[in-house]
Amino acid sequence: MPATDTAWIVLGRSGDDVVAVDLDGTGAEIERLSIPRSEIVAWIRDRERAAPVRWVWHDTPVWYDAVLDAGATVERAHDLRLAHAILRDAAAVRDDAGLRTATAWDAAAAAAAVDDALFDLDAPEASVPEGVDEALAEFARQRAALAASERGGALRLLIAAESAGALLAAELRAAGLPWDADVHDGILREMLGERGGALPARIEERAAEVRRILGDPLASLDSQPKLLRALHRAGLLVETTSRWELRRHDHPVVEPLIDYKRLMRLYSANGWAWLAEWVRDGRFRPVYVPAGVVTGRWASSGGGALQIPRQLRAAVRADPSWRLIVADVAQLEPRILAAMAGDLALARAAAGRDLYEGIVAQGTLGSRAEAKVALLGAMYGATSGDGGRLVPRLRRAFPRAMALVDDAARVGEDGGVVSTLLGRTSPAPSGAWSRLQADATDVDASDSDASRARRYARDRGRFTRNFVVQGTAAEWALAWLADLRGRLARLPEVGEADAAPRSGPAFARRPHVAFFLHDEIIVHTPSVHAEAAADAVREAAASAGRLLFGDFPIDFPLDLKIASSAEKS
DNA sequence: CGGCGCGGCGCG
DNA sequence: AAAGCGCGCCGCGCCG
Repeated sequence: MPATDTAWIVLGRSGDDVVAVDLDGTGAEIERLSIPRSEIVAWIRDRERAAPVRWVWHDTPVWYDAVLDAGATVERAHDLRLAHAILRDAAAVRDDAGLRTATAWDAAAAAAAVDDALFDLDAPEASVPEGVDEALAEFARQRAALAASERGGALRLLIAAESAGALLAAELRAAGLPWDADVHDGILREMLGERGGALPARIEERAAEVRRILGDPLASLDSQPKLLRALHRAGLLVETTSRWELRRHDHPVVEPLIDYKRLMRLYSANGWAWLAEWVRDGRFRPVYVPAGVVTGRWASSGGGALQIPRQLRAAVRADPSWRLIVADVAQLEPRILAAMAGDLALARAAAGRDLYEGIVAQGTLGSRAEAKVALLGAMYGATSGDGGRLVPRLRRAFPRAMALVDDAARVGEDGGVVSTLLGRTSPAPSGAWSRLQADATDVDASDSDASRARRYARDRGRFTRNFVVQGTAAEWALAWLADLRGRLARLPEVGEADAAPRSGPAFARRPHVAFFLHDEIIVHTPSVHAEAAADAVREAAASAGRLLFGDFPIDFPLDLKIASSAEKS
């Protein structure tokens, strides 16, 4: 009978078996069990069912995918690899515990290595250690580092949220995003025309039109250098072939060429080949990579999960007798900035639904469009254009918020590191960057050395300026997801008649998150629970705001709809 | 032939 | 051709 005071169970391999070590809240070992690998999934399921604990493992998908396949879920985890990456870089961690010298834990995602190893035998990627003794040692180092840190509380929160995100990323893949291949096919046919020749009919037509106008029946439209030369021969003296530059010219080839590029992009990135490769049994199952971005945002690998064009949103369709909750946060990053900086004036502008209109209402800027480019310019470090021109107005109106991003930029330019609200820290500058800066101060440095160094310094300043905001926004989003996961899991299951079996056994009968993209989520839910699920989405957003910012007066209003399709209205 | 950098463009 | 952050994927064209 397991001890009731188990706080964590550390899992790891030992020979052919798995060893599970119960630890109490102080980290002391309570008991140790050896379990054959063939029984580990059932064992995890039974332990979780008896009393949820926090599962400590080297890499979430390696352990959790099999649990999900078996129809079970777990509530909480501690992902050693993700936690290591946070603590290794954290400015608030002193390395008394030897965390930074445990370099085996710096390896790339083990799950990716598992996938690749099947096909790529000569290049097995390094993976983090799987053994139980290594897991116990790393977990001890991490707890010691947290205990010694003055920001241990915030970092614990961040690691818990990051680990919950890792659970969710695995769950998103297991559940899949409901995707109607017929709707997708219909959109492709309508936009691209019938498939027949080498390219769909509409693309062929547009290409022919471009070549006719250029007077060049063999012009290559897909090779940038060749297209550029063809445009020059036809008298269109552009420097690039980008849509942005083309649009500024008044030439008959511009409209059909831009249209050709638009259609070709849809065809090559999300056409029938994508559909055949990525949509199976009515589900799109992308690979999410939690913390794949240095700021803590998620990345994706394969399927372009984070780049699905809005044109295809209509293909995201709920199963029969199910609904989608589609929700995104209005102006997440400026709200995050206001709250982090404790800027009451910006918070006041954010009090309505539309922060940009709030800035206009305060008289700071003249139009919503101006307010938007100015604020984006402040967060991205614009120096010219409308953004750069308008940022000084914001500095006068919102000095605290602007000081926060300006300070972050200055620290970055000087080669320092910056941290998010919960303590995720930006990477240190590369050796090459530091050498460049050092060389530029030499007495014999040339003007061009100096100006190049300044340019690189500014580049890094824009990165750290944005890091604090983007990274803290990612923390808010993780908190939102983690809280929502818990709330949805407590909603009742539906009967067999209303199940959505393609979602996989763990999710076929209850509301679950089906998509996540920085500040937006889609929940797939039985219709009978749609209102309750929508409430959970809203309550989780409010809860995330309180968790990060306490009672600071900022809210995170959602654009939320309950519908059969994810199409933007 | 595969690997890689680049231009271009989709997303936030 | 972005100005102004963070990504992934495509096709091309060069390289070894």
